[in-house]
Amino acid sequence: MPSAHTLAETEQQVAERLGGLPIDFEAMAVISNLFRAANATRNYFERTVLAPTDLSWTAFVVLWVTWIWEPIETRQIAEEGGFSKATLTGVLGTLEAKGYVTRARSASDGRLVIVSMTDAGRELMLTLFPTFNAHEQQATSTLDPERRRELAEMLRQITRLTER
Amino acid sequence: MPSAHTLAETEQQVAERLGGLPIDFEAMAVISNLFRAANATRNYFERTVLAPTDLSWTAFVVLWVTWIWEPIETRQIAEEGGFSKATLTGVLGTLEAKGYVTRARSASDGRLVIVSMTDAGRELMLTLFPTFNAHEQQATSTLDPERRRELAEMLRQITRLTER
DNA sequence: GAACGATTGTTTGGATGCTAACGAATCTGC
DNA sequence: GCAGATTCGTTAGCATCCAAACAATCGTTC
Repeated sequence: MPSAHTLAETEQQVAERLGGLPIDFEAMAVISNLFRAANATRNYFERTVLAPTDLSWTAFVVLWVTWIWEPIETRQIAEEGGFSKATLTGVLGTLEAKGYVTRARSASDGRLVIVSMTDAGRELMLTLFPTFNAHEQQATSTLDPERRRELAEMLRQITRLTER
Repeated sequence: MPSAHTLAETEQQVAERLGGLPIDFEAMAVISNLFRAANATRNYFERTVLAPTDLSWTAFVVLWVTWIWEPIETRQIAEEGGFSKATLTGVLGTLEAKGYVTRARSASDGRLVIVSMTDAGRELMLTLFPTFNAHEQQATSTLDPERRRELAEMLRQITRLTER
């Protein structure tokens, strides 16, 4: 996560500290910039798109997944969104209290909880998502469509290699 | 952050929900995969490299930045690592208690705190970082060095566009 | 059809990280 | 010189998220 120093300076320092041990600097740069980009992007969306709303980042992701796939089981939301079941329980509670989603027990399997959007929730996403996408476009505006596809594919490969 | 469904399925659903509004799907795929890759990678490092140690993710980053640039001012650590000053105060406290770093007031400016590594801290990083880098290599192993450079550069561009 | 294991959502307790307010030290303009 | 503004690290309060334990439900096996 270097920021104040240049890449070359950091590499120089690392090499010095390790006294000649071989280091893969390209791999180091990828991982370090991966986290920097993800953090910067999340902060960017939080202050541009989410700040005017009453949604946290996680709440927005839950809402987005639900909006696309409703009616949807909670376990699927957790998997698609990439957070734990425990986290989801809390977020769904606040989203339900705010009137954006509803919970209902499955008729065929009493363990499952099915989540659906309310009209208010759909209305919110209908205005929120185009804004969100416009900022996604802004965040990747230095890359042409072909480069964007390449970038998405390379990120997908990293996910595949690191997911358990 | 889709995962259980294919990209095409997700795009199909989004288009349906929006009823014809134009969406930049390439940008959407980039951002969504950016977060998925970052989360998967962080989890990967936490369970492979960090689990055997007594370090949290943030603690490791702080230790890494300090190791490279010591003696270093706390405000620089916060900036390089990308977290708040308040977070750093707590992490530095635990790292100091564990004997990996030391804090000292600056002689020339009484407001500043200077952080240095202890021998134990240096010893730890000398064994930990090569392991860390080996896993960085593993996480990017499907990309040749030239593609890794391209990937790092594209991520850097996103960071530049989204940082305030 | 009864008992056992597996699966699901929730609760609990703890860890983490941030914003805002604060005290101490330094800098600036006069 | 010195009063006010600025900068620094710390503290306090709050929100978020997770792993582990738990209760309810389902599937299976005998």
